[in-house]
Amino acid sequence: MSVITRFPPSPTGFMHIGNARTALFNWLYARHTGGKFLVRIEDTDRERYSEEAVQVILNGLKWLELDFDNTPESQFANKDRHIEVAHQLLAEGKAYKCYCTPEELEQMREEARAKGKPVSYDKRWRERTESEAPEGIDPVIRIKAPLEGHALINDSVQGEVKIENDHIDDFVLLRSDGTPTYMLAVVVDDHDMGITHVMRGDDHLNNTFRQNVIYDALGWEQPTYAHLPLIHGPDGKKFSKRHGATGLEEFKSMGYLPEAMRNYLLRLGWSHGDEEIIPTARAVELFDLDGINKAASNFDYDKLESLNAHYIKESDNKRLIELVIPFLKDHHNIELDDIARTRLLKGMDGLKERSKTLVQLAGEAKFYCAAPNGYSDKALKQLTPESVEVLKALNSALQNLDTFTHEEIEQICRTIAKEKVDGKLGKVMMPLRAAITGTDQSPALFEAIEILGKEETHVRIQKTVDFIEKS
RNA sequence: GUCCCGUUCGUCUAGAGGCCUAGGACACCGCCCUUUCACGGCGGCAACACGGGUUCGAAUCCCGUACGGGACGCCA
Repeated sequence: MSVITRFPPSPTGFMHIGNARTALFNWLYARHTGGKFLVRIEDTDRERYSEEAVQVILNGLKWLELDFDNTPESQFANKDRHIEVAHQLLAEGKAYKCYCTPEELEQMREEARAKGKPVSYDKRWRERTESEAPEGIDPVIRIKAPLEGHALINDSVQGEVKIENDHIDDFVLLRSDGTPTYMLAVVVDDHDMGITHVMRGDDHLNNTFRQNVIYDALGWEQPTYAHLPLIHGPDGKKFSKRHGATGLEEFKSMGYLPEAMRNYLLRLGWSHGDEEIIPTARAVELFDLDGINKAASNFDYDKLESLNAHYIKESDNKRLIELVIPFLKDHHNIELDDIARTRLLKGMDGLKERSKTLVQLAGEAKFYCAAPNGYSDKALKQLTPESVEVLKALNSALQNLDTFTHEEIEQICRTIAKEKVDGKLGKVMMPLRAAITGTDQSPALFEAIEILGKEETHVRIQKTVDFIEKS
């Protein structure tokens, strides 16, 4: 039987990083086995539903480059089918009507808590008859969970998990307004879609016992389960806003590459020996359920960054330019023109060695796009009165070059260092760097200056000389 | 409170009873390279939660304790 996995997000308006990993694992397993990966939008909560929220999820998958094999299904659209199944169970005596009010249930829970008993519905309407029904209350339909014995799940990740049946409550199938609950909908949809493997966060492990009650009542075969450990924040607590980014969209805007994200997320909870760099093709080849860890893991931005640096280095220069454009605009208000694009293409080899994120890359790249509009504090320290002499000498020597190559530029710098500052090359390079980039850091300067060209170099040095002499 | 799950360097992890003096990666520290910052190269620091068993032998199997996480909705 061919594998069919699924990703069932609820449209909450953003895609949590843990959700992204769940999607990745489901996708990988489907691709590894040559099966299918389906998407189903869990949109039964109509109050929260919005078309944009659905789009956020789909955009997230698109950015991560996880393609799916169906047109995303709407759970809400299957409502009638869910209701039909609930009524079938009712007719077969496997479910019943419960006339408890929300207040009554709340009270029940409080009392149970106070007595130290399990906090769950006490099944008080399970054996009562229709004739006892109070006036004016619309009942919910609850399933009859088994009263005795125990239930087992053979989870592909968690192993064998056992629970006493009397800990499974008679949970609600249909609400009093007649709409299906998640618990019912998910089982019916998974069955109807032919899902063979349910891979999800292990916060659902308890729900699995309840869902299996439905499978059993219907005589349906249970899927294979794989409950993935959760991702925690760097401090081991629930991963939330205060840890920084939690939504996929935010990671994108922090300048992470989708392939780095995939590699990182994969290794968070899954491993294959000592392999760390696992590009997606390799992941598809290797991914299996056995390699999934049981323990929750803590998110580590440093490791993500190091992976990101790796994938930036591996990236094609033209692609990087396209990727960095929005960051140049957003962070530096730079629109890339043709001249800058050409320089960037030439300089990208030197640039991409140095950046861990696209945000950093934009910061490193901007001097190719526009003259610095000021000097950093550390650059300022280089712009001493005596450096004016160096810069002036450089400017005229550079102007006299016929061919403007980095070898010749280097020659000039070394000569001037000998003549003016005791052969200390740094004393030439640092002011020059400040003039060219406005900072005290840059890629290899001779190459950078060659790329910038004679004209632009002249303008920047002159501007800096004027600046020092004025101040 | 009840039930379920988990626990190897700071972090992600390797580890399937002897290959373990516990391996790799990130981070950190040091050295080298060097026109700066990075990159790169080399080296270093650093962990089997605790207590009992089982066994000739336990990071690995069993039990308990501690700690962490999850679930207990007419949310999904």
